[in-house]
Amino acid sequence: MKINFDGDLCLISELEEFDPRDIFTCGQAFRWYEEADGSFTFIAHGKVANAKKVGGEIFLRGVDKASFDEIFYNYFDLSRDYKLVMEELARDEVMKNATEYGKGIRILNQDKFETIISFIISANNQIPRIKNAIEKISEMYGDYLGEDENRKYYSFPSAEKLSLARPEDLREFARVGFRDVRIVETANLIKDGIVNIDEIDKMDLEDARCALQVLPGVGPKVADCILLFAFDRKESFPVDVWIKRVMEELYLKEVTPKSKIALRGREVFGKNAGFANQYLFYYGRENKLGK
DNA sequence: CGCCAGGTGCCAA
DNA sequence: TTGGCACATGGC
Repeated sequence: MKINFDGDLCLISELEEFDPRDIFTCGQAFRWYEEADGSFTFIAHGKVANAKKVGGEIFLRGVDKASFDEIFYNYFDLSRDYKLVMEELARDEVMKNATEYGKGIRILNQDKFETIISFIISANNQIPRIKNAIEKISEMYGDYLGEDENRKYYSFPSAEKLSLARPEDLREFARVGFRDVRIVETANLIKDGIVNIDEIDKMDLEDARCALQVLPGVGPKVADCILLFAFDRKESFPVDVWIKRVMEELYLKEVTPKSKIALRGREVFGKNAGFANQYLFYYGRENKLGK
């Protein structure tokens, strides 16, 4: 991997395992827009940037050396060797196909509070609608970050800000439905330190899952997503309808309850369970496996 | 119209 | 512990 800077343009080359399309459309993040030129504009940790891969080169606009060092190096998980992860996973035919299909995926290290709220909204919902709800919440309660010819950009609000939101407003304008009260109550519990994010960082996986499930709207699946996408717990294995379908069809060969699938996932893939999960989710959903 | 979508909360066996 | 049902919302 080679990295060069030219003002607010960051150019990364010799890194095969990085494709903005795979990274953003694989389901882990919601705050991104695919542009007409095939690039992806995204908002992360209070910054707006744009990623595009041309030939073998990755162009990151809006990323200067300071913000790269402070935010984006970690956000894109650039310290990790994804070639090695894929090699370790591709021991069987299924994972060989799944990693080949999603070879440009990296698991992002996202904002913790934003990820908690995002996945509370994801419950029994659809991805485009989840994106819209999060965008609207940012517009209503976040800070203005700037604009371009396409749209205006806002940061995701802090727990303090969101704790002051009215559930009726979340329902009426952000269309979050029955998740309205869960969102505000969760914001309050975090704001008041009843659920302490810094403490969760220090816990082992099982304790962390339990601690997160204190939050209303956070069950086993949402807790695992939060841990995987924002707490750097790459060994967690969220089980949603898609992973359930894929695991049943490709590995288990029989209908299996979700709780058992989560255990099997971590058993089979070990420390790489989270990566396996994301490759399988992307592969299964894009190819409509089991549907 | 009824069914379903990256589930969770609640209540009964 | 496990199994059922309701829960907003909107597209098909």
